Amino acid sequence: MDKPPRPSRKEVFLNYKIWLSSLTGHGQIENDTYQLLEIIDSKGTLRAAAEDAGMSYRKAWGKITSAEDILGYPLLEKHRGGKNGGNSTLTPASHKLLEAYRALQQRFDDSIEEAFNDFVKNLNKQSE
Amino acid sequence: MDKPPRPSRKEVFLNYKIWLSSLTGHGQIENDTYQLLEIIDSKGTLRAAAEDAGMSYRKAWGKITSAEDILGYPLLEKHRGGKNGGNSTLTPASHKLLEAYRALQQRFDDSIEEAFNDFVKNLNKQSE
DNA sequence: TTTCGTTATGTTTACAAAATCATATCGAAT
DNA sequence: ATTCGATATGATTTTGTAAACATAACGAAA
Repeated sequence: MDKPPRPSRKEVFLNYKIWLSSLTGHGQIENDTYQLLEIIDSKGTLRAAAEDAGMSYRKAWGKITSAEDILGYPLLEKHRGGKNGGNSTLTPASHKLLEAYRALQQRFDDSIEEAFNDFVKNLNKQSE
Repeated sequence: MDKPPRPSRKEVFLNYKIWLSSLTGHGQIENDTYQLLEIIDSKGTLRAAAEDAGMSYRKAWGKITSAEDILGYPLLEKHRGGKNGGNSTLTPASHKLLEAYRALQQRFDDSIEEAFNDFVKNLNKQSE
């Protein structure tokens, strides 16, 4: 026998976002900033990292300085001038931030998955 | 003896947000929508609920229809006309959604609090 | 059959956020 | 001293989102 027609349900997705902010709420440090830091770490310059990440230098620079403002300490040792124009390297605090963030993100991913499974189970319960 | 001066660290806050979306990504169902549903449930009309929630009727209506679009089924039984102008009541599916969401939120809050603490602990580790 | 308060929705305006543009500064190497 | 490529930053333009405005439709009750 055929199942009776049900209200057409669409597939839904559970999303999340985490970010750091200061008390003032001006600006936030989120995923793209951490990514940027990682690329700077491998490329050696903010400019190259910006291009690599598909954003303008202006934007990338803004993200870094904004993050530094929020935290109250520098994330990059910036050098300018010289034959190669300059370069940027991550500070120790920056490396530590990155590491801590990645661990946090992993845990979020895990608990989101669990929680969402239960959520869907709840929704479908006693519907059939 | 005085503590040596340290790089001035500001207090930072970790924020997060969860929401439901469809495959298309158009629109999202987040906390304020669930709140709205709860108020409708107690007030009886979308209009009264909107005012109570401090948003325009237009906005509240948009949130509800957007949520319905994402889910693919109605959240409200809307009646218009009549002496009292009309009213709205939650569908059974709507009640179930609310319940499931609240459970999700609770779970999430719990498991995330730990993660936050560990994050801060990581950041401060080996700094002194 | 008029009324009244609600649901329903297109249109326009205002504002905020983001992208783009323009330009200055720096300093090791040549 | 000049050059060159990166850092540094103000100013302008564009765009996208949210709020505000306006107006129609509905139907039970009087």
